[in-house]
Amino acid sequence: MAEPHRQSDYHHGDLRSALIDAAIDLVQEEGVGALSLRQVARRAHVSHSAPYHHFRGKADLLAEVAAAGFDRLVQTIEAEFQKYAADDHLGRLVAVGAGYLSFALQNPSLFRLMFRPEMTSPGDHPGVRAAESRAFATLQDTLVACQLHGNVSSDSVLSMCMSCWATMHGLCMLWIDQVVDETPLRDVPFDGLAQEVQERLVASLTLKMAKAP
Amino acid sequence: MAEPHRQSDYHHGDLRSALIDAAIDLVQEEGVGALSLRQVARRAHVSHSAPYHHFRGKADLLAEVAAAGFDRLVQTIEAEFQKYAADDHLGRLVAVGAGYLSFALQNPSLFRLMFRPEMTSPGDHPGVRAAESRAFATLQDTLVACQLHGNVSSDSVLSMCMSCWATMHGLCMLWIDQVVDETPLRDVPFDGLAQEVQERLVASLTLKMAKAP
DNA sequence: GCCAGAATCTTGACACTGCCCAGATGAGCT
DNA sequence: AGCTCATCTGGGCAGTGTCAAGATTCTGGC
Repeated sequence: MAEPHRQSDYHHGDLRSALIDAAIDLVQEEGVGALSLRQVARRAHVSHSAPYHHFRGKADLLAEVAAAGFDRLVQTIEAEFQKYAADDHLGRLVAVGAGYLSFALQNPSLFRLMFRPEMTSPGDHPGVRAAESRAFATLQDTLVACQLHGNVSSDSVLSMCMSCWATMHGLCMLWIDQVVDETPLRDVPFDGLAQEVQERLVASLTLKMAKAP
Repeated sequence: MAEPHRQSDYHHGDLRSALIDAAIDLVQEEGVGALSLRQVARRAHVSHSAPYHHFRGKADLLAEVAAAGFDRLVQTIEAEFQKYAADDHLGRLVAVGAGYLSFALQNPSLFRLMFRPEMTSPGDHPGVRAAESRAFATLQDTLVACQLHGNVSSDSVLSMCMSCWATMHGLCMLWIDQVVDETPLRDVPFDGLAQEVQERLVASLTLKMAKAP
C-alpha cells in the first residue's frame, strides 16, 4: 500500500505525475470546465499552491494532460493497427480511423481538451507538439504504404491525410459534442453511420482527382 | 448618438440584446474562455448583476450567443448558395460547404462556442436547437435535390449528410484550432487543401456504396 | 557527520468570478 | 392620483488563479 518512498507530507516523491493523474481523472469525471487547480491539489492531498512548483499555471497542467491524452490516442490507434496483417494496408488505414473514433468515444472529455488550444496553449509546449506529430505520422505512414502498393490513388498524400483526418475528426466532434442529437441523424444508429462514412471516405481515396486544366 | 429612447440609467430600453451583442463582441475579441458575465455587464454600462434579470445565468447568455451564431451561419451559407443557379445542384452543394468553411474561418471563436455543449447546455435551450436544425436542413435539402436529379448516388441521404458535415466540420475545427500547425500540413496552402478535400468528398457522393451481403 | 543552499510544500493574501439577496427606481395600468 | 411589478443597484458569499513569504526537507560538498 505504501508509495515507493513516502517520507512525509513534504516531498511525497512524485507529486508532478500525481497531479497530472488527478487532473486526468477529474477531466474524465466532470469535464474540462469543472476542473480547477485547487481541486486537483485537494485530490492529491496537497495545499492549493503546491502545483505551482511543478507547473507554470493551470494552462501548463492542462497541456500536460493533453499530451498524455495524445499518447493514449496513439496507443489506441496502434493497438487497432496491429490487428491487421502487415500487407493489409487498406485494413490498417481503416484501423487507424477506427482507433481514432474509438478513443474519442471512450474518452470524450479528454479528447475535447486535447483539441482546445485556448486552454492548453500548445504552441509553446513541446510535449504536446511532439505527441501530436506522432499521431499524425501514424496516419501519414499508413497512407504512404497504401499508395506504394497501389491501394489508393497517386494524389498528394498530404491532401489525402487531410481528407481522412478531417472526416474522422468531424465525426468524433459532432458525436461527442452531441450536435447530431439536434438533427434527424439522432435516430440513425451511430455505428452503422460511422461505418458508412468511413467506407465512403476510403472509396474516395481510390479515385484519381482531376487536375485543374 | 442617442439610443432609440434612453430614458435614464434604469430601463434603458433593450438591455437584453445589448448584452448579447456585447457578449458576441467579447467572444470574437478575446475568445470564450476570457468572457465573464461581469465584463459583459461592464461593456453594457450596467451593474454586475443586471444580466440576471434577462438570463438565468452565464450558460444561458452563452446559449443565446450560440443561437445568434447559428443564425449568422445560415445566412452565410444561404448567401453562398444563391450564387448558383437553381438547377446547379452540385454547385449548390459545394456552396453549402464553402459557406460553412467561410463562416468558421471568419468567426473562429464564435464557431467554437457554438459547438461547445458544456458551456451552452443546448439540450434545454429551444433557440439553439431550432437554429441548429435549420442549418442542418439546408444541407439535407440540398442533398435531396442533388439525389432527385441524379447528381449523387441513391444511398441514404442521412448517411451522405453525415459524410458532408463531418468532413467540413473536421476541416474547420482542425484549422481554427490550429492543430494542423503541428503537422507537415502546415506547409500546404490551406485554400488548395480545402478545395481538394471538398472535391474528393463530392466525388465520393457519386459512388454507389456496396451493400453488406 | 554536518551544514549551507536548493528544492519542495504551506499559509496568507489579492483581485476576480458566478450567483444570490434586499432595497431603490421608474413604467404602465386602473 | 396610487399601485404593482419588472428592472436595475449595491453588497455579500464562496470559489478561483496567481503571487509572495515563511516553514520543512533533501542534497552535495566539506
